[in-house]
Amino acid sequence: MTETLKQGSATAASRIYETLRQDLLNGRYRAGERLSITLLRETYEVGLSPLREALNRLAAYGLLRQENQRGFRVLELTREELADITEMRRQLEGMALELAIRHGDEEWESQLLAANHRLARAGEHTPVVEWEGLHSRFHSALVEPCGSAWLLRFISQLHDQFDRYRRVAPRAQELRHQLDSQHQELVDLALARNARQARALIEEHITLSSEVAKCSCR
Amino acid sequence: MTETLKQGSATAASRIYETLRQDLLNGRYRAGERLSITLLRETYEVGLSPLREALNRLAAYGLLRQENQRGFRVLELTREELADITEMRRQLEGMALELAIRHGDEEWESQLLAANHRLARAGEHTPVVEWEGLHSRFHSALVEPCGSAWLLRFISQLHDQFDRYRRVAPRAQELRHQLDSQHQELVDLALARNARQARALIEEHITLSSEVAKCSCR
DNA sequence: TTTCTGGAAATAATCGATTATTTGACTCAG
DNA sequence: CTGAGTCAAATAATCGATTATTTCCAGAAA
Repeated sequence: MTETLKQGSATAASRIYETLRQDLLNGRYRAGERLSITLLRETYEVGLSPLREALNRLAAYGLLRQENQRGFRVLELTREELADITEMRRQLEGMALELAIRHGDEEWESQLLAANHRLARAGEHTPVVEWEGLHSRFHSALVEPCGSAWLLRFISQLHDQFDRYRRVAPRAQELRHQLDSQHQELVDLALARNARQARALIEEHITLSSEVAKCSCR
Repeated sequence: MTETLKQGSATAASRIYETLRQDLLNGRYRAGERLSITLLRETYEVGLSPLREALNRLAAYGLLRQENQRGFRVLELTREELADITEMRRQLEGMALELAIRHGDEEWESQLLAANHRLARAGEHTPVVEWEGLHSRFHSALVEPCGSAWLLRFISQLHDQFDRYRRVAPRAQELRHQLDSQHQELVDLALARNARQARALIEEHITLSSEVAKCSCR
């Protein structure tokens, strides 16, 4: 009776999908590496069918490349693709932020302040994985009320792509601090409903993050 | 020996994925309908594993909705989502067309002229499925050299979404003709490298298509 | 009548075994 | 040596059967 506390009850395929996604974002597997299905089976102690279903989803999502009869590979990390992802993030998140500032209500303002506070409180001794979660949620909260489900979907997808680069890059303290202070400025501009400047700042923020991430390319 | 004439040799999962994708775009299944796996198996005469893999891909791509333990459903057709898709197409294809006009070379001009010619030649008695192919290829050709793989990916995805609405809508001859003539104008503006006007026209073109598609919503 | 409850039928998810394809080492002719 | 051809091992893809979950309906209780 206490078994299905988890809402909905996730399938094995969904669980392994989420685990694999996180592991891919965290750079557990080398760029370009071929993922051996047999090996993955043993590593995650999961059956063949749910594993293959998860891999198929990840490939459709763009975190893996599927070659017929030759299994699945981790995507490469290239300067060209990082530039593409960065520019797309600039455009789409800039657009979304402007819309969010136009449509966001008081509830949004509260959520945004809360997300920023939690992120700012997380200091040196916070586990990286936890910080990453707070960071993701902050950026989600920022654009959340833009009014377009597809825009949010694309932004999340690009965030995942971007994180593959960012998370394996060495942590540059100097830039790290600058990026952190930009989070605060973004909140201020958002609450002031200054769409123009907010858009300019988030574009700068993304470009700066991209500089940090660049060294992870081959 | 003459077996594998097909390039690369597609897997069963890839084949059924493509077939199902087309059938979904063509409205073979009702909006919101629950897809019975057992029934699909019989319909397409395919094994369970490749079928499930294809369904997982389609769900990740956004053409199906997956509910844990409750299988797969066709997405609904709603005015709100059509509006969202339309606005996203306007923004992204507008952006891509400007970039394509800036970067496209002579080869692009040729391809574009060819695609437009083939589309224009297709008349009343051309099979619908063939016309749809030419139409897709025309719009692809238009934005192809924009320089961003992710932008092209999102545009294709939105095209598929949009087609679910457009293809099940009744064929309005009046608007149909107007849309056709816009294809020619788009080519003219592209070849003249008139980015501003071309962008304006493609946005108008998308809005007009959306008007045609609106009556397919519940 | 309406609302539970139990359980059978339907169906989604998973497993174990089998088949098909690729990979890589080895052979041998040139 | 070199390169084409061959075969065995590795592994990806698929199948058939089993397990787990949901759905639906009959019957009991309120």
